[in-house]
Amino acid sequence: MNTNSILASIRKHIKPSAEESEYFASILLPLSVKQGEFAEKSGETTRYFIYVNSGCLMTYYTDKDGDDHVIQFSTSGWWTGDLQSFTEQVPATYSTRALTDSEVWLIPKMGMDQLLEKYPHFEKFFRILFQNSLVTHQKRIILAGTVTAEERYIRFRKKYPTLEQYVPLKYIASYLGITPEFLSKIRRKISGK
Amino acid sequence: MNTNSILASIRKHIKPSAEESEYFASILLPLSVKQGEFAEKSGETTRYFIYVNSGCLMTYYTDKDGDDHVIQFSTSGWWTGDLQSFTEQVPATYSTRALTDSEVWLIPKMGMDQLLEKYPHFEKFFRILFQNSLVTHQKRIILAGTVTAEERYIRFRKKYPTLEQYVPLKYIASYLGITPEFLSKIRRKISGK
DNA sequence: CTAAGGACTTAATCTAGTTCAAGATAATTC
DNA sequence: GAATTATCTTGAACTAGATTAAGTCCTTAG
Repeated sequence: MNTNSILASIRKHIKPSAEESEYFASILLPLSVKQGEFAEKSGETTRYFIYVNSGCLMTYYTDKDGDDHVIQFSTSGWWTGDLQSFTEQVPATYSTRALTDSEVWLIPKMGMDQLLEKYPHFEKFFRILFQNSLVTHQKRIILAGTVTAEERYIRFRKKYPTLEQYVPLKYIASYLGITPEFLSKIRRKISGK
Repeated sequence: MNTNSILASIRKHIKPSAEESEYFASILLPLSVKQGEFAEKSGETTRYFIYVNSGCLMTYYTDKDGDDHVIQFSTSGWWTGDLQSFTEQVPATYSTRALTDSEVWLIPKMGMDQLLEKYPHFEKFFRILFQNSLVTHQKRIILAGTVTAEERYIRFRKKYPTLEQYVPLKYIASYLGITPEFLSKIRRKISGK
């Protein structure tokens, strides 16, 4: 695994110097996560912020009844992890698990702090990253309250056309905020059209 | 209206120099918004990022049937506005309107760009602002899918105890993702307990 | 090859929350 | 201060989606 992808992702928003890029690369830890394995577990304090180099992971919340609620699927080029746990160093409420064999870069909490202190240029990158993510999250809140589950599923498929091929439907149902049974109904209805 | 509140809000996360503070204050525009008036309208391109100095505003989305969906209530100390419209300079999808007579500070888009270029120190402030907001939004998505409307209302009242006194219930219902009629039922049920 | 578990579907029943329609209360306006 | 308009409540009928339970189809392991 090389740093091409993650550095390219950064260069979309800022132009780091050679020195900055080199330092940034030096704090990264590579990790291979096999299908079904955890990149991070709820209850444990998150030590890393995660960049997905290849593969696919999901971040989810497990409620008191043991039911999982998917917050995000992260494919190549996405960042993920439990942001609150990472920044405040409190036990994580979310878990992140690989849906396919995946390769990720880890940014350790301490490395991140030192990076931002030494090269504040990266503040801009993360400002833009979080800002864009915030816009996406606002849209999702609106969507959940304005359109039906069927419509949400149709839009999901349009937005992530390949995901359905390797993500179990029950997790897609969870992401959409419905039960697998109801997703099944929707799929039958749509295919019969 | 003076800049004490907004500067204090910034000092919670960064320590700007006297020069930086002064420059920051110089780009701010004060605005008084009377109850019912708009700070910004959907369809128009947002020119300002908004800091609430006093009063209360709500940011909402109006769907194709003309129904409003409240995204956020913003009281003193909060930032608001249509972030996507502001950063990409595209027509806003959200509107922001005053629920009580309010005083806000406006940061013009151009002033913000120049501020961040001239004093990148502020990147850190907005990075933290967006990062925290992101955590809040993630929690809201989870909450919408895991607990009942009644539970959401109870938590809302606990989190914003004063809001109910001056925000019409129909907007609180919208924020909670339910109809005013159903909120009415919930309230009767709770008060009867 | 067979057993066992996970993923997906189907169908019946149920419920949280919506819709519609009518009244009751308050707030504004003239 | 009566009239108008908006907000809130109530109740009956309805529906999107949940729950429960059974059955099918795959994998994977022994």
